[in-house]
Amino acid sequence: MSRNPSEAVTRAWIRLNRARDRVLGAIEHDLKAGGCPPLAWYDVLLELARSADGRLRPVEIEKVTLVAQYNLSRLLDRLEKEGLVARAPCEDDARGQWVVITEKGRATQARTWKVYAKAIQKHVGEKLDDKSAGTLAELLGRLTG
Amino acid sequence: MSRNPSEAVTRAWIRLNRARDRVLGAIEHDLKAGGCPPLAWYDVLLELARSADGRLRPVEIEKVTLVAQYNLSRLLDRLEKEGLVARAPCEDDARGQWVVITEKGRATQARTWKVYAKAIQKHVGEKLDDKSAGTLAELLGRLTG
DNA sequence: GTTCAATTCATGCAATTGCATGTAATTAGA
DNA sequence: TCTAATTACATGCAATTGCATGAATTGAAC
Repeated sequence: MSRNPSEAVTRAWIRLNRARDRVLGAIEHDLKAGGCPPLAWYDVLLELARSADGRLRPVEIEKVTLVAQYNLSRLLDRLEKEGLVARAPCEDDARGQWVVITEKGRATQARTWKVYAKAIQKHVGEKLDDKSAGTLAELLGRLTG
Repeated sequence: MSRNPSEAVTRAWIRLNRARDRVLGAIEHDLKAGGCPPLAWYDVLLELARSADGRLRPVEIEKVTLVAQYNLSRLLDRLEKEGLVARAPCEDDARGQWVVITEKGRATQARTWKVYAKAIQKHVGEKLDDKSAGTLAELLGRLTG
């Protein structure tokens, strides 16, 4: 028989939702205003850009981005359609495939980061000093661990 | 010319997203397993249940829940269809309407809370003591303020 | 008291998501 | 090694969301 959550725990959860919704909304707004693709696109491009050979298996992208398999499949369709990634056959495993970032994809990632970075600073950095941000990150880390 | 965000700030933002996604996913999963409606339904029912006369204007619900107007309009359609709320004309303002919670709506809210509370405790409370939860809530509060 | 802007809510349509399922290939087990 | 379970990815379909816009009031300026 599990206990009910304390008032403090409940409030933390409520605020986690609120904060995320508000900040994400503001950041997505800034991205759109800057002519950038949505964050979900950026997340995939970033993972690809910093991978060893600029390529990853969909199943690897899934794990880091937390996008559901069926959503990722179609997200990759869109990225491919825009020429930001290409799909290539996977030698090791014929079930799988490589998702390769293109030059255009790298350029988009880099350009988006400029806008994204400013937005993060504006909506998070200006409201928390580094020490507080560190504490926040540590506490949030305990939730995912 | 705005600065770039610090490493600490960026990490806090990344973890805010991750933590929220993971915890929300886990909680929604538990709600579904318990035969409860999704959180968006619960949020509306809760606001109605604790309002003065068990009724609110859609525009008021919008402000507290952060649901977009066009989404709320259709969310209310679904709640109404399930008999959890009813719509009534608004005397003061002929443009508006009252959204009134029904008995079934109150019962659903109460039943959902039992499952929801356990899920919050499991996915948040068991990972943070009250002091940490308080700190977390305070830090998150700075982001929305 | 007219007129024009702002507010409240609804809705058509396209895009995205969730769910269930399908296909193909790999791995594990008897 | 043959079979069954698992893994990787795609897709049809229904539900939800985002966006643009519409319709009806209300409020404000003059």
